[in-house]
Amino acid sequence: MPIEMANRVKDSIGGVGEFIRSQRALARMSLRQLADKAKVSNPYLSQIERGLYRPSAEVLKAIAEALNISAETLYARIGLVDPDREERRPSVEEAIRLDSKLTTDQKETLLSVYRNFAGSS
Amino acid sequence: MPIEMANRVKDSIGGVGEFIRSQRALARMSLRQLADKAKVSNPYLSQIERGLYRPSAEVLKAIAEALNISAETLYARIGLVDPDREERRPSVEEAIRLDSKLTTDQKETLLSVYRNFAGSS
DNA sequence: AGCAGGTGCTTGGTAGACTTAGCATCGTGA
DNA sequence: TCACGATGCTAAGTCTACCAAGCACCTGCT
Repeated sequence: MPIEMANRVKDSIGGVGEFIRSQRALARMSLRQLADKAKVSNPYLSQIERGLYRPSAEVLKAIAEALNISAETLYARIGLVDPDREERRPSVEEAIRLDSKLTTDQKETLLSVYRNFAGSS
Repeated sequence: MPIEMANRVKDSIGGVGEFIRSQRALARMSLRQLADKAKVSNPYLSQIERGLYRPSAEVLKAIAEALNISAETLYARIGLVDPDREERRPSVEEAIRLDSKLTTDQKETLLSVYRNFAGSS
């Protein structure tokens, strides 16, 4: 494990590790208990808590469930979910693309009309 | 990671890929365009779309942003967010009504076309 | 003393996420 | 005809998330 890398990573994700460790302490679980419950190895969990590695979202989710906290809380800590997503306005393009009642051709037609109306984007 | 979980996820890998590919087609972007915008290499995006690899949540988020769709949509696809917490789908009608780039007449036209499409299928 | 079992940490290795370089094919223009 | 640029894909390598085995330390029990 390269040291300069560890420092760079630590800056960005150290917060998650400390947070997990504090939550684990509050839940009065040992490292091994939490690791088993979250189905990760205990050395790996140790490394995560010390900020040496950046866990995948799946591992984060498993840890969150083992700790009985919401996965979104952890996601937010590493910027996986937008903090300002509640005030995000629905995009017409996205809404059209996701609509299950439209065929692909109909989507293309609507999108083309919409782009024509809206101008650029 | 637990085996049955891995399989469940693996089954849906292809689904994300196909979904991304179809969304890219609707957005009329080439593989390279989307790859550049999402800051991943184009061969890797190609492999994701063909279901060869399971992209990390960060890559998924970058792709979602490049496609102007919400990251939660993709997360839900691979089971990263709980199904009961699943966001409600953006409504085309609402999105059109809220769009600030359209005039009232244009909105009415679009809505009329949309209702015609959605109703008859 | 000496074991038994708990704590967290180190080491060494594997698999797969991700990259750079480059190939094959197509359409378009000179 | 011969580039040319754009398309998606293959090959081969690097990096790192993650695991199994085992170490060092502590506390309690006999």
